[in-house]
Amino acid sequence: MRETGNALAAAEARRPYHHGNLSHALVLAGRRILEAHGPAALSLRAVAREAGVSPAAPYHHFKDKGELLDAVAKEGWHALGEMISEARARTYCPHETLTEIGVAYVQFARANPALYRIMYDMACDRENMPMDAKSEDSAWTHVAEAITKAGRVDPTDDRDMQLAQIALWCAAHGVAEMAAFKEFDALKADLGGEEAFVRALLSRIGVSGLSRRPPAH
Amino acid sequence: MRETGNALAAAEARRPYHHGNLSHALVLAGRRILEAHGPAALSLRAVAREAGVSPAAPYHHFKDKGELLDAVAKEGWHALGEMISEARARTYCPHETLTEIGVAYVQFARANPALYRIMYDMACDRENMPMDAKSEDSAWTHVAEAITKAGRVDPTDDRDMQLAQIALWCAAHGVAEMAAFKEFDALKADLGGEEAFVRALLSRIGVSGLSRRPPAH
DNA sequence: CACCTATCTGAACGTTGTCAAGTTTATCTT
DNA sequence: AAGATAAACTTGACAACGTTCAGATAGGTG
Repeated sequence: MRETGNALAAAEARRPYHHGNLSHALVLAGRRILEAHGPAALSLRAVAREAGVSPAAPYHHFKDKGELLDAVAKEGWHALGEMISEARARTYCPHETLTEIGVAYVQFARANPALYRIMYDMACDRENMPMDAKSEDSAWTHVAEAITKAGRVDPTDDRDMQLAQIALWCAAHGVAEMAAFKEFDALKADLGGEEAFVRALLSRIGVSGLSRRPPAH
Repeated sequence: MRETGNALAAAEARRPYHHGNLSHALVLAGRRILEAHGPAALSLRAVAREAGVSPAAPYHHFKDKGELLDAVAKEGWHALGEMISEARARTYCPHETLTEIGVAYVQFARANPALYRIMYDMACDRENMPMDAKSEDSAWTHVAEAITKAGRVDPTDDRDMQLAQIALWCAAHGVAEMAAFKEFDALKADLGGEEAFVRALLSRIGVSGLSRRPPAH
């Protein structure tokens, strides 16, 4: 029963007793299960099975199932951060940058729906922000920078900047989750595909202008 | 073991063998558990226990645990619809109407976080829209009406109207879930409470102007 | 070498979703 | 009113889950 010749698990399969780097292997196994069988199949035991290890083994690396999922989620946020970093690097006009960051965010969420769900669930339960705001290369920092470059936000007004950042995040998150509804398939097709749908929504929300102060109204 | 003198369940406790209206009682029990102990505690067995019946009883009314949760979620969407309906009734300026609908949406989600989570999870998995678009008094219809009254959307252009509706929904959903992050507690306090935070975000996203066509940019 | 500690296994407990078979009640027919 | 049929509910069972704990195994240090 130890000879799980699983092709996907081949990379970290041959191990005698001590694994070497089980905690990382478990995170990878978790992602694999998530992609292949969805969030419902992501049990502690399944992850251990996929990693070729007994159900109790993970407890030497994670206090909880929750802590394991946290690690999976953290990896996800990191990957999303890289995606956003690339998107930012591709564009120079600040107007476009915000939109492209939004598109990248949504595309990641749509490409890995189960992972994104876990990422969000974990982020809600904890109190530390998913995207590390301290790291220089974090997505959060990129967004702040893009907003500043887009003008209309006083970079010395922290509160205003934070609101602009959060507003952008709201929009991206909202669009990402709406895009998951099958209900809108017809509309997507009508617009020429999902990316067009996403862009239409982001544009309508006015992502490129989110840094603008709202009118006194 | 049948004499569950649970105070919460008192309303539908005294029943000999046939319950009378178990399916509804189960939905109520589900909501009660959700409010009292969060989504993690919402097991089929716990719901049955709370309703004072055996673990197998629900299967005569729902095919699945999923179908039971679906029913709980449906009730939630209905309650949210009423909330929105009231919010719309309170305001007359179309500009304000959209904002107030958004605020009502977010407030509902924040007041019943566990329920809202279930509502959304269920909506993602199924393909029918949570808010019944056909019903005359549905939230969806109210939003469409408010958007039309706010102008800037050609009411004969279905595609445009749908995008505006979805964009508004994106914003409300995004703000509702962002407001759940403890991370922003300081900012909320700084702004004078959560409602102010929510309004600031909705305003920054420009909810009142969401019906506007995006500039050619 | 022996020891120590980190790592992994095996077996177990309580809980969950689900089902098949049996029991109780309501309703319908005659 | 009596008996038949169907609906509602219970009991008992199963596999899978999260978690724990005593024991087996291996790598590193003296």
